[in-house]
Amino acid sequence: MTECYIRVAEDENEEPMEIPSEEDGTVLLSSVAAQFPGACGLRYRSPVSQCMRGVRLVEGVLHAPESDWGNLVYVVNYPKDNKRKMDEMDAASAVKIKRGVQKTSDLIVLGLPWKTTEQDLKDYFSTFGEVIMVQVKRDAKTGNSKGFGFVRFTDYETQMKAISQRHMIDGRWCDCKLPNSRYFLEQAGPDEPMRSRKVFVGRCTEDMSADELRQFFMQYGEVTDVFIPKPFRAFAFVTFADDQVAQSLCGEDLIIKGTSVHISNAEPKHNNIHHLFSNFPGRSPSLAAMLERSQYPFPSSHV
DNA sequence: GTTGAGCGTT
Repeated sequence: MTECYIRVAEDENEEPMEIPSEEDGTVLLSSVAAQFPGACGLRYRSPVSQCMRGVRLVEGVLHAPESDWGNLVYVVNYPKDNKRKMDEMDAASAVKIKRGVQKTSDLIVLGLPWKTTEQDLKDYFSTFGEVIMVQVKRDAKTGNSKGFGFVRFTDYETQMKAISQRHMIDGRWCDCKLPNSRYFLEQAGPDEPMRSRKVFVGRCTEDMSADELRQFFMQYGEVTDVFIPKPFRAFAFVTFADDQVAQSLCGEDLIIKGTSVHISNAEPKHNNIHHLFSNFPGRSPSLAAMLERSQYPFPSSHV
């Protein structure tokens, strides 16, 4: 019933680490995850039965087996025993790094409890590594969570780890996945469509000025033009002096003023192919490749 | 004031 430390280890034979309990004697799963990223629970060997027993977990709160935690060593549970798989994951990511494909991207987080806030997400995912962006998608009117969000890590290894396992967040299992907008990036088609110097910047916010966009995109190469449609429509066009710079950014999610924007090829003004596929479900690669270049709404005056 | 597979208000 009092504040104390309980002994926790990854394995019964490993050196335990002391994790603080709360004032009421419970231990927060987040406290465990702070030291053991990805942890989803605890177990211990019962002195009576000599069997492993699970520790009661309710809404992210771990409850002592008896009146107190005693002197037992508690062992960390991981989802689906992903502990070993991680080694293979590391090897896989090492290969990718050699190929130079270790760029991070936004991850969609599915299945969030309605109550989960961006701070909660930040706190949880920070146990995996540095987090540079979190979002909880909400209904514009009510402000209610839609039950999903996004997270962006600094490091690719952190991202891979987050993707490779399930996540217990505020009492629900959640999944981290590459969002569909990334799917198209893999399709570096053999017939390169166009070597445009202009890119489409989707998901802009209203507080992004043309000047700020120019300042931001300068880091990639000389910017020759920035166009923001008026009235505000959540996208912009940025033109570079070098087409290779523009192409290298296509498919990327970049973070400007804390918001994740999506870069894709700018379509010629007269293009209206999106009208033909407005009900696109997002499965066919070839269709997808076409739509990736025209998935964003254009003003009707362009039609 | 509800919900539980999904894909980022324009």
